[in-house]
Amino acid sequence: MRWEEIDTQVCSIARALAIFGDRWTLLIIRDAFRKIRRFSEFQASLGITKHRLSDRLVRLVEEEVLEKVLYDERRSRYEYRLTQKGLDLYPVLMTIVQWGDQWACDKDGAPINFIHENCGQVTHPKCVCNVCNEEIHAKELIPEVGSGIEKKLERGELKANKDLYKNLKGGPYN
Amino acid sequence: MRWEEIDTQVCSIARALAIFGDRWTLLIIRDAFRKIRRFSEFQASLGITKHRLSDRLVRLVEEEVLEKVLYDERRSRYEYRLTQKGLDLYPVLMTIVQWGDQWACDKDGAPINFIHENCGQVTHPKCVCNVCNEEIHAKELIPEVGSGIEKKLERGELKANKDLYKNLKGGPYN
DNA sequence: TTGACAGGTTCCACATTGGAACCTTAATAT
DNA sequence: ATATTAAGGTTCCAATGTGGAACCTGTCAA
Repeated sequence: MRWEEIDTQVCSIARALAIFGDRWTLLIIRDAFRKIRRFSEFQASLGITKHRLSDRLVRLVEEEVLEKVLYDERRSRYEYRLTQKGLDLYPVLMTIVQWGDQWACDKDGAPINFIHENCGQVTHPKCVCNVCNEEIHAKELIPEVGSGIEKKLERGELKANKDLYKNLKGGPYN
Repeated sequence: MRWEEIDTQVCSIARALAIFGDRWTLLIIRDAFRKIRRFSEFQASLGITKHRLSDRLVRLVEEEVLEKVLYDERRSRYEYRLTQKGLDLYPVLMTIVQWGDQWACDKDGAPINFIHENCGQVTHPKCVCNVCNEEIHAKELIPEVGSGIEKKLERGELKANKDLYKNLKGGPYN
């Protein structure tokens, strides 16, 4: 399978990675959260070539993760800003930061600390269940077929991997 | 800058992505969480070529995200299993699932639902502050220079982007 | 002895990337 | 009026990465 086809998988991870799962894209989004907005700022911050950057920005605008906002009418200059879809990637970036701080750090410690505006403390975000508010660790979630797979099974799609999808319960994903 | 050099950035996101930020790696890790463990199982599940898969598995073992475990002594066959470092990627995958369910889904809905063992309910994990337990949204975290940057500044490293690093407060990352 | 199976490696054509040079438009400096 | 600079690109080429197919190796089972 070629990379362009991975978003045909009935899997939210595969579909998400089809949008931001390549070499530079998530770093561009990181910079967007740092208030970097202009072509030349992205280029200076990332050290990416103009050509690559141009590509990636066009794709992120197409995917509606970024939007172009006019900031100089006479010269028709645009900034790139996060849309709601882009802003919603914040938890993804913050969980990556947490992991990187713990596992991909030199002995000097975390490069950056984050103060939570709400409580004023240095925070280490964690992942909790929205029902019982307990922290979620690996292997504590049991996957079951959701409507996204069920409806396709009913309509007779997904023949190829039918077993794989039906067999989810108590199996894969945990 | 070439991709191999990105982990020289003093940034946990860049360093983390240097490990799992390429095309197939995070999907391999996804499958490892689904209890996929053997070379041929990964290959069947992903549709990746053997050569690529071999590459990636070697690198993930080098990075200690996966470890090889002997399961057939006579034929010296090994399985690939998540280490603690790998298991700790669970929140990263789950936040990606959440985002994908919301923004990269067709009209059939989420492919998979997750039941939280602890409470028995379908869960939508969220990212909360470990101090005040409030949910964290974009722009609610204020970055400040951490020891990982501070110590390098004291030792006179980081000359190139000194301003960028010093200027964090109230600026970048939110 | 033949074949199958797991887990690879080798080879090649093709796609993606990084780096440098060039282009376009408007603004500014001389 | 002319030259220079800046932003935001595009074009080209060499080097690197990738997908597909074929091949290899060491069991095992019939």
